Amino acid sequence: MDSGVKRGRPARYTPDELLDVVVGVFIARGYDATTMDDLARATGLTKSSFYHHVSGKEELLRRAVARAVDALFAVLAEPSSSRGPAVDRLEHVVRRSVDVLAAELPYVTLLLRVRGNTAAERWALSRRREFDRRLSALVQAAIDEGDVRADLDPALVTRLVFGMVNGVVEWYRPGGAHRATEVADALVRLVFDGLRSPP
Amino acid sequence: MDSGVKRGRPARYTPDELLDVVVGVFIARGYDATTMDDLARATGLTKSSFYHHVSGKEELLRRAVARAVDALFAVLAEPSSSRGPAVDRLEHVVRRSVDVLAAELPYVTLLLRVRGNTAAERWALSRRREFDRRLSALVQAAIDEGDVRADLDPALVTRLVFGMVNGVVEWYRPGGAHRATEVADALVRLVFDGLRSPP
DNA sequence: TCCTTTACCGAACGACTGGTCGGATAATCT
DNA sequence: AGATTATCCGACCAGTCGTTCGGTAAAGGA
Repeated sequence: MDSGVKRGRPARYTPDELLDVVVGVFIARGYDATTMDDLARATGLTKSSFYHHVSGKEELLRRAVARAVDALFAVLAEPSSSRGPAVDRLEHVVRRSVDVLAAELPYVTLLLRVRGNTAAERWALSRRREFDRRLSALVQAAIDEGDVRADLDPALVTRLVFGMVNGVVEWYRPGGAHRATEVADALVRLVFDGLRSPP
Repeated sequence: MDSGVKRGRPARYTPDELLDVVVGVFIARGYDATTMDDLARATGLTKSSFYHHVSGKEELLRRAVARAVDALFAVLAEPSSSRGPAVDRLEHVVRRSVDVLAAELPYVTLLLRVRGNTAAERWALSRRREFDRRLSALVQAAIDEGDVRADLDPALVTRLVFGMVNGVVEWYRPGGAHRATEVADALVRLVFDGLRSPP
């Protein structure tokens, strides 16, 4: 048990603070292009000090993508994601996905960039596929209930809609031109009602 | 002048064939994680033979992203992109962008992944920004002409719509479940008319 | 104060990286 | 056949990578 007493020399970073810095560098330079020395210098530590806190480069990636995956699955676990008409549940998941994406921007950004080179990345990819499956089922249910047009392939619609959602990481910046709720709002309206002017 | 006469030992690859192989590896492994030896082995050549054909890693990236950029700008140069109502021009650009994306899948995929680490990547990013500006102007014109709803920020709409378009590279595969025109069709209908069932 | 615990650092390691070079090889042209 | 020319390759290099290790610095507990 951790009794809460602090012993020894105090650390400059908590594990989470360290991860914040690391993920920032991963995003800026790209995971593969990022050197352990880049990470160490970004924290103000030397490479060897840095290794005192982490077991290696891949552990950092694993922790980062796990945080993003957890945040996204938490959306599916919310009550509004499983109660009520499917079309409302779908809207809720879309809107909340944008929220999570904005709140956990660097982590989700990293998640969306993994390509399966390492074990951590392959695990992340399999979780993303599971997430997609859940979404696809939601779209299908909304079609079955007659609230979403049936003339479009549900699998295709799922990919297109969540392609739009995921694309938000490419340009959304906290403190930028748009707030997260504005983005979520515009996206939901666009997806459900389309671009065309009402006649 | 190249008079067309072939002298000396014939090459195993034309420059374009070589680029095809290279881009495939770039996509699979990621640009930074790809080693010159990976590329050489993928072509069946040794590293030193490979260097006979190319000046280095970055030249390959430059040629690849240039091809994608050219293909996308060619869409804007088509007559239907500059004639008629803005909403029709917008639809044409969206539809044709999907076509180009499917036809030049690996090249556009690579383009969409560059992060500005090298000079070639920064050039690509600036071209993408120019492309976005042109699209944004198109959306604005469609709003001004009253064919696109005015209650959404045009800049936001542009990013969302082309986020959806760009997201297609993540899952579209030639010979897969959907043809490129199906995808383009579904995307255009989704974007302009929305997901909701007509009452 | 001394002891324990934790954070930190300098220096080095083996493996691998992008890139080079001199020469061998296989075609075409005369 | 012999000269010419582009293609291909084995061996190598200097630099960088992720990682390790022995030791020092700084804190709390006794």
